[in-house]
Parts: sequence; C-alpha cells; structure tokens
Amino acid sequence: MLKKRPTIRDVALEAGVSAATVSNVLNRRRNVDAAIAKRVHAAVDSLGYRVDAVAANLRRTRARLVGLVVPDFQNPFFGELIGHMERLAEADGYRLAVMSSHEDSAVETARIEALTDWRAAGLILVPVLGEFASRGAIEEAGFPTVFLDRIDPGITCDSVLVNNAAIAGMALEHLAKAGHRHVLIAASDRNVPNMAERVGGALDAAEVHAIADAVEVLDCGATSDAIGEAIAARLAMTPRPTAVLTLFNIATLETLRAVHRLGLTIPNDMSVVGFDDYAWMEVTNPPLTAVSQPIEEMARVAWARLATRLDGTDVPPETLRVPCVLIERQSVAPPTLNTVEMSSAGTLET
Amino acid sequence: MLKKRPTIRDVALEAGVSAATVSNVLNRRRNVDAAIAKRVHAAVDSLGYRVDAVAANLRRTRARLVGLVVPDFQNPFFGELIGHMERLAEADGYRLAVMSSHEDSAVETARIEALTDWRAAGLILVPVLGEFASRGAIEEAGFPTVFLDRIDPGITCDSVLVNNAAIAGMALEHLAKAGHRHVLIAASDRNVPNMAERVGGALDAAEVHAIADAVEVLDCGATSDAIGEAIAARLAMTPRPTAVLTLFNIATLETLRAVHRLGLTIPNDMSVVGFDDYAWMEVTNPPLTAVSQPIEEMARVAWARLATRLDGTDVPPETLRVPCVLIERQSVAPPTLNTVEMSSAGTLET
DNA sequence: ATGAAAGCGCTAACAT
DNA sequence: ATGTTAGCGCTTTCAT
Repeated sequence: MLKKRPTIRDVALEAGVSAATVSNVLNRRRNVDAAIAKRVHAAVDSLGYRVDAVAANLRRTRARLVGLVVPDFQNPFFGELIGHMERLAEADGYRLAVMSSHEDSAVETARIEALTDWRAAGLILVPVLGEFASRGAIEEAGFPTVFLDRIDPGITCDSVLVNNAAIAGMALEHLAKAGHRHVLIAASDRNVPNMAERVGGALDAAEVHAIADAVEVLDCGATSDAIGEAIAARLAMTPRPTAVLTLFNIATLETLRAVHRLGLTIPNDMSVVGFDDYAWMEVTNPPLTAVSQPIEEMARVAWARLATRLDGTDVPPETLRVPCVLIERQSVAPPTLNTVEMSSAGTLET
Repeated sequence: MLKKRPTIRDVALEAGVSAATVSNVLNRRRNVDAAIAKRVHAAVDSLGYRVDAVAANLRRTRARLVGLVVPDFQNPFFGELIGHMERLAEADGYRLAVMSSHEDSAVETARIEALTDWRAAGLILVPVLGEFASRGAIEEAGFPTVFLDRIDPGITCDSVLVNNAAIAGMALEHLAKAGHRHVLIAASDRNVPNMAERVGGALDAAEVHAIADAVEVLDCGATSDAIGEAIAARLAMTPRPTAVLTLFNIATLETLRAVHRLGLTIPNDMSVVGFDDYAWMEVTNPPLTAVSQPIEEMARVAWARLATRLDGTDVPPETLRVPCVLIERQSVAPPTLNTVEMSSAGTLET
C-alpha cells in the first residue's frame, strides 16, 4: 500500500506553523526566523515532503519551466545542445521541457502552444528551416524567446548564432592556402539565412585569394539521396574540382560517399573540409578537417540571455555571435597529385 | 497589450452552458447533446480557448505526462529513440518529458523525483550503468515504469531489451564463417547485464564453431581513452587477432582509431564487426559491418507496454525481447592475407 | 443530459 | 515576522 504524498498542510502541522510559512521557507521569499525554518526543514525531511509542481505552478502565473524546441533529436549537435541546456536550466531552478519539431512548421507551432498550456516561462527555439510559421504562437505565448543556431530575417528577437560568414571564409582560405583554386562549395538552399551567410563568406574569401573565377557553388538539394546524387554527379564531370567545402553536415557525409563511389582517395585526389564536427570524423581514413561549432558556448550565451529576460530585465533584442573553429586534420592536401590524375591516380588507387 | 487567455468560464458563458459541460465536451467524458457540443466548439474556436494543462492536471490525480529518462542525449541511438517516443506518446494524448541522467545514478533519481512532482503518469527508463539506485524513487512515484535497452537483474519490472546473446552469436558466427579463428571480442564491464549476455552469446557461438580456444575477450575499460589504449595495446601484440568484434559502440570507434594508428587496413589486415549501427559507418573506408538495434521497434514495444499499464490493465511484468539485425558491409574478409602479414602487409600499406 | 458546488495543493494578498 | 484567507482554472462529485 502506498502512503499518500504529504501536503504542505501536513508539514505545517508537524512544524507547528502555517502553510504560508512553510511555503516561504521553501521558496525563500521572505525572512523567516531561523528556528522556525529549521523546524520546517525537519518536518519536510521527516515526512519526505516534496512540493507538488503542478499545484505550485497553478497559483504562480508562470511555471518554473522553460521549453527547448529543436528540429531533430537524432542530430548529435542538438543532442549535445540539449544536455548543456538541461544543466544550465537546472542550475537556475528551471525544468527544461525538450521537444522536437521534426523540422515541421506545424509541429513547431503545436509545441509552442503546448508550452503555453504548461505555462512555460520562456523558450529557446531552434526554428525549422524555411518559412517561419510560429510567430503568432510565440506572441500568444507571451513568454520571452531566444532563437538559437538559425535566424529568421523577419524577426527581431534575441538570437544566438555562429559566425557563419567568417568561418566559411576561413575554411575556404585554408583550401586556397593549400593551393586549391577549383573548389566546389556544397551548399543547400540559399534562402536559408545560415546558408546564405556561409556561401557569402566563402565567396568573399575566394575573391580575396583571387580564385573566385575557379570556385563553384553547388546547390545540392534537401534529401540525403538528392544531395548524394548532386555531389556525385558533379564530381564525375571534368574538369573535376580539386577540393570540396561542404557547408552543412549531410553534405559532408554524402561527399565522402560520392568520393568513395568514384574510387577517389582523400586527400590525394580530393581535399575535403566539412561543416560541423563529429567524433567519427577523427576515425575516418583520413581524419576529416572540419568546422566545429561551439555548442556549449552557444548554450551558455542563449541561456544567459533568456535568464535575464526571465528576471524581467528589459533590454533591446540582440543578435549574439559565437565563433566557430576550424579543426585541421588530414583531409586537405595540395592539389598537385590531382593535376596528373588522368595518368596515375587510377592505378594508385588499386 | 496581450489579451488574457480565456478560461473555461469564458467559453461556458459564450456557449451558454456550464463550465462542467465545456469540460465534458472537451474531454469526451460523458454524453453531451450534439447541438450543445457544437455550440461549445464554436465558442472554443471563436475565443481561441486552450485548456490550461497545469490547472487541468491539478484536479486530476495524474497528469497526462510521461517521462523518458535516457543516460545521454549525445548518443544518436537515444536521439532516435526520443523522436519515436515523442510521436507515440503524442498519438495517445500524452506529453513526453524527456530528461537525461548523464549516466549518473543521483541525477537519475532526481529526474524521477521531478517527474513525480509533476504528477507524471508513467515512465520509460533507460537506467544508468552500474548499481541501480532509483528503485526507491520509482516505488515512491507509484507510476508504472518500463525499463528500456538495459536491464537490472535485481528488478522484476516490464523491460524491453534486444536479443543480446543471439545477435552477438550471429556476429561471431559471421566472422567464423569468413574463416576467422583468432577473434578479439572487445567488451566492457561484464557486470553490465547487456555485456554479460553479449559476451556469453559470442562465446557460445565460438564453441559451436569450434574456435573457442582461439577467441579472446578483452575488457577494455570505461573511458574512451582507456578503451582506445587497451585495444591498441592488444592489437600491437603478436600473435595478432585477425578480427575484432566490438560489443559496444565506443569500442567500435576506438578500434578504428587503433587500427589506423597501427597502420593496418580493414579488411585486409583486420576484419571488424561493430555493435550499434550509425549513418557514418556507411561512409568509412571500407563501410563497416555492424549490428543494428531496432530502435523504432523497441520504442513501439515499450510504449505499448506502458500504455496498457496507463490504462490500468494489470498484467504480470514481462521482459520483452526485440531482435537486432547484422548489417553486412565491407569490413569483413577472410583472414588469408593476414597469415602472411609479416612478409607483405607492411609494404602493401604504403 | 446538464448544472451547481466543491476542492485539487499551493502561493499571493491581506491582516496582524 | 507570521498567520489567515482567497483563489489560481480546471475536473469531479453530487444534485437535478
């Protein structure tokens, strides 16, 4: 038989004080006599009392609950993000409600509404790609929202982003300095602001290094299959680029697949720089040079911003940028071998 | 200016009925006149009413909320699991509260207590490795719990697991049939039941294929570094195994790392079969043969079990097994090359 | 089939 | 500094 959970009244009775005092002791909201506080804590411990979150938050206007909506749980990038956020929220006494929009606007909106129904105090949102449909839901919700990782140009809101243009420029520069001219930039839809920034940054760097005429941008499409096809098709044509810079993570995977399928080797036949860094990239043959996004830092900055809003501080919305870093491994080499490819590379391979 | 959220009273007023009727219409709890129901729905729509989850669940004894506690958000295995669970829960009208124990008993217990505080109706738990400390919290909670993916021998509870012994046996058999005798089984702590089952299954299969004398089990330790060290050290010794079967995912990564470090090539010098299948394994050179766990199926089975408990059905606790499948790619070859390794493999490599 | 009233467990406003 | 009272918005019981 389960004994019923003790209520605040039970604690009050046991400690010989009023329920309000118990509440005040537990929430540290007003000064309480030390002796009384001690009695209350003793009663709490002896009864095994825990405050009922549902009841507590009914009386409060906002629950001590913050939502985090990501597009996709399977991406380890978001996995890591969630882990950090959970800790940050907890440290400030908030529970984190983690949800996935499955990269679908309608689901995203539904998630925000659910959060509203639960009286969430705030939201950290990685919006879905494409048209942003949840503006209305956010306004209805009335809680502060911080956009993370992706930005929507139509919204002026707190957001924390990565220095897309700069890091893409650095990645291209890395290739240029290794001697590459004909680099293929694997991009996705340029209407996505992140992508536009990355492509822009890479192209600007190409300009600076005087290889803009040789650099090529490929819009690979959206699904893995389409992306793989597009990349493989381009790499099968002559003249073949000597390097590829992928600007989003699926493209990196698909580039490797295409390179293998064509019987090319990295970095001799083809140099590769990826965007987004994963543990397995250390373990491919060769290990992959890639742009690493500072996930923990992004989480910290976003949480800090939301926390000030939760405290009621009213500051103007801001876009915060956090710097990526290029992790140099062994997938970039000078293109020399590649220029004599026709005569030797094929035999080298077997 | 934000207009306040409408309450059930506003809807009742608008529809010209009582609050109780509105509640009954929205929750379909008792028969309501069709005309009245229609009026209520009209009022709901026109006011944009949504039921307040906090208030609704205060009066209910249990919230329509189910917890999912996983050890780690970064593991894509759990990422995928979470995505499936979220959909399953939603389909049955439950919200899913996803939390991570960060592979820490104390955190796990705290998560379960938090779920209790929120009046969760049930829990799906992937328990932390090692001593199980949350038994008390689960009993206090009083909600049905389904264990997933990992099992604790001290608990008789619903659990859904993979056919560890059988699939590990099949993996070893795959190697044996390719001609391997000296296979290294990379295991972690055998006090972990999953690991004990896997090792046992592999060893039994070795027995069957009459190579038990040549098979070797290596307990690799817990941290990535230690695992990498242990594997690399063993592979550097002679006689070197001709194949390695990793029984947990970190070991797969670390085996690849070690193999590269030693200048060996897969599958010529060393065959590899991994446990757990990830997208990047298709893209390594060569693609990796690996055991794939049926994540979606596990999620479905676990949810189904929990759902029957949530409905109040009282059936005896059961351990449900879901079958893995061996994905054959190109990291397994006959060990022939390896037997003449001393004379030729080193030069082949360069 | 519907309405009126009670009350879930807590925190906030008011009183001392 | 503490107690008393009211009420958060809903679901449920009881009455009709």
